[in-house]
Amino acid sequence: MVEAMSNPEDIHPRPIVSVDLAIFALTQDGLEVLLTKRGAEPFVGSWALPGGWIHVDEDRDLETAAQRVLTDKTGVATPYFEQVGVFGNTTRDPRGWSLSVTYMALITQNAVIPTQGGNVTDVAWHSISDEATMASLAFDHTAILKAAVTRLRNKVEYTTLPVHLLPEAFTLSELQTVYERLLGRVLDKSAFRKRMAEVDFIEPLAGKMRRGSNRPAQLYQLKQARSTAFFDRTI
Amino acid sequence: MVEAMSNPEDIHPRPIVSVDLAIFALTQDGLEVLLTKRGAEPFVGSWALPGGWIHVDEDRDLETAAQRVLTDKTGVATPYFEQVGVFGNTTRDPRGWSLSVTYMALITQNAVIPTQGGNVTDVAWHSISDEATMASLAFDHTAILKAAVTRLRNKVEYTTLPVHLLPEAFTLSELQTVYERLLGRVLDKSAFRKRMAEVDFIEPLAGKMRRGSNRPAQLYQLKQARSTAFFDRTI
DNA sequence: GTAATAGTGTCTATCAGACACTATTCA
DNA sequence: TGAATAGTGTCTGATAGACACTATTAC
Repeated sequence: MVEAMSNPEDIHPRPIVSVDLAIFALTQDGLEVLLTKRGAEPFVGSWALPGGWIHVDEDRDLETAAQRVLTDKTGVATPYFEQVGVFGNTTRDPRGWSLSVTYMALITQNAVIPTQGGNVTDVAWHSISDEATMASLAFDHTAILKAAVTRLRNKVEYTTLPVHLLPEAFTLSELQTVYERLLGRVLDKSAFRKRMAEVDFIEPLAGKMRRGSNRPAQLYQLKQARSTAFFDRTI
Repeated sequence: MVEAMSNPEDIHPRPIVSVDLAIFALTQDGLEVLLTKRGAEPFVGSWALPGGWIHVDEDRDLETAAQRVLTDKTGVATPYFEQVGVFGNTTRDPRGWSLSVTYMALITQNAVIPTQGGNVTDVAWHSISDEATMASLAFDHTAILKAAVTRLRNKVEYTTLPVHLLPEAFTLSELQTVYERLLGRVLDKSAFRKRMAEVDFIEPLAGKMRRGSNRPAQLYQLKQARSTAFFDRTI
């Protein structure tokens, strides 16, 4: 059944393919996602995950396409990046059989300079607990975003992924706070530090300390950029 | 940047999209994958993951397309099914920018009736430890298959996924053997049964026993079809 | 000194892993 | 009876989680 013709597109019309991004950041108010307001049909005026077409002549691969969309929208170049999955059916886009390759990205919110452009009339952060907005996204982005949030929430339990929501240098207390915010429960300091030490993924920045009106705290950084370690137990 | 034109395909040529399958089964010789021998360019004569185009007019969604390919190739209708990911770049297919949506399926080998057809000259099971074949697959299927095997191997550690490699009715000893084969190490019977009891995913078939020249064993079945439970610790 | 947060030490109830034991069939 | 596999019980060393303690700064 594979490639029956030398010119397959004559026989099998190709689906529309877009790359969409769930860009997450953590603020005082909790987990937020970057959305764009659509300025063209379909779904004009609706909020949507930032996305774009694959530029066949320009993008080397899917990751490159996703990176391009991310940089266009946020000005950020190299955050944590992970494929969430593909969503495709005949009804999600009124223009025809379409397919969304979705990535999620984790960034430090203050590193972002949201930029408008193209057929987007607004770019803004939205709390993922903003039910009204989350339920009314364009296309099937409500379901896609839900899948991305679920993936993120699950990974918090057994990976070091949340570290990517912090800036390059951070303290262990700050890291613990990130986990607590995402999990919605407090963690024991001693146990948390033991768990982080087990998987050897961060290193102290010699001599660098976070100072305040109390004992200074050691600053840490990721050992290798973009690596994610797994705990052998849930946190 | 999204949907700049009402007729986007004029501006952005669409990539080729195929759905490919890594169909796994477990035999005496270990884990095997079903491959098809290509009967047309490109990669004529090479072994490849079974796959096909999306039939825009026929397939409701990606899952349907994958199911169609699976049924065409194996005659099997509803095994375990999971999306592995999308692989796309400009070089993997000499015909142009292409994209493979890959699923993995777990089945009982003796349930399969491999069927040829289309531009496929042979369909056969291959051991995933057959390095020579695994390294010489068509397109980037070597890398794709590797990703699927890694996913499967990882999931064995913390999920009930291996149950799908067994027929509908099975004993706990048979299930343990499946885990042992996939993990490549022996497991303690008592600990294994405790772990399986924790996550409540199988149920005894009242009165049904596997008989041999020894004490009969209770037969079990999955509680809900297609569900996968997660252990909170690795096995 | 106090307040505040960083960072470490200890103790205990729990439980995973190792292992042994009992159970039930066939021959 | 013995062989073979099913299925359960027990014991112990390791450790997760709870909690308390010490450390170091600003003021």
